[in-house]
Amino acid sequence: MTEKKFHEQLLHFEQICKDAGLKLTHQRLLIYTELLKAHDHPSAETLYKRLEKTLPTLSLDTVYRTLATFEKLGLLHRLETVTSQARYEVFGLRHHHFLCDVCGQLYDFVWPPFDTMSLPPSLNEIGTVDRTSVVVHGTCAACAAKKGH
Amino acid sequence: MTEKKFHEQLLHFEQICKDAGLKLTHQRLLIYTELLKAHDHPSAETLYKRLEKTLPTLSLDTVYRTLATFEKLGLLHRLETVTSQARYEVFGLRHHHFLCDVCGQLYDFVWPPFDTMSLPPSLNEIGTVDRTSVVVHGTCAACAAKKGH
DNA sequence: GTTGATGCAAACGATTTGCAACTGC
DNA sequence: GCAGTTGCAAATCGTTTGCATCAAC
Repeated sequence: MTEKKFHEQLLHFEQICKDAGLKLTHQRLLIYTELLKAHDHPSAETLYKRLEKTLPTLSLDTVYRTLATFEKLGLLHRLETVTSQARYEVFGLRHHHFLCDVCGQLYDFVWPPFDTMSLPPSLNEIGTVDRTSVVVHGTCAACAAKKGH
Repeated sequence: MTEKKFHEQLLHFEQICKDAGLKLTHQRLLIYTELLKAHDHPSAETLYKRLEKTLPTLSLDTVYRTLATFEKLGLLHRLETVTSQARYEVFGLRHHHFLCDVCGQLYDFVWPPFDTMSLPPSLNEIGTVDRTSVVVHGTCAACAAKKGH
């Protein structure tokens, strides 16, 4: 992400908070900027460990609480995984996820043909759709290489 | 499922266990047959509550352990959800899931056009694919109706 | 100054584990 | 009889909550 784009996102964030009547705390800003920089779908705990270095008084519960707040604001997603820890990512380019069943690593991939597909009409009877996500399960190249040895 | 199909599945199950060197215990049989009958993606706890009536000495840990065993054998899937409890389903017709963000209810739907689609070539660099699943998020008709009041 | 946000510790719920008793083969 | 399986209880892990203090507005 360019420096300019980054700054734009931050301004957008501040506006969202103001509109929602939320205080712009040091912690929230820190967590949001870290998420903008992170490209590895960190878990709450991972985020906490990273930010601890910058702000030693930060607590893990605040990270959890802040992530929940951000999710309500529609700033990020909690990703569905089968592993125990939930992972988070801010909205960005439309993409999907490859989840390695061996190491749990999440990879992004784009799939424009899917994105332009229309959902089956049978869904109309079930309910209204907010978003769709594709999760591909398999073994990542790194784990396959390890197994090969 | 027809009575005949049901019986076939059971025989298949017994064969799988035998091949894997697993004992055919009362509990395993009970859990497997319940899963065959269940069409609502029960969680381990839900399953336990249902089976408790038939087999009062059954313990919840056995359900967890058995489900884990079955998953390793490739008899069932643990579904990815954002809710805390994992849900299980035995393999059957190829289908996808609609997850209501309000009540957490899971609905199945089929989407043949998706099933015949080829995955993006970029996935080849990431790893080898075992299976793909589509999760559609939204609000189910029942919850939408409730909100309307 | 007020109100909402944080940090701490304690609670919680889902899942896993160690171990002794038991049961299918 | 033996190895694998169960049931029980206790432990673990991720996440949430109550409450007093603190910081943003």
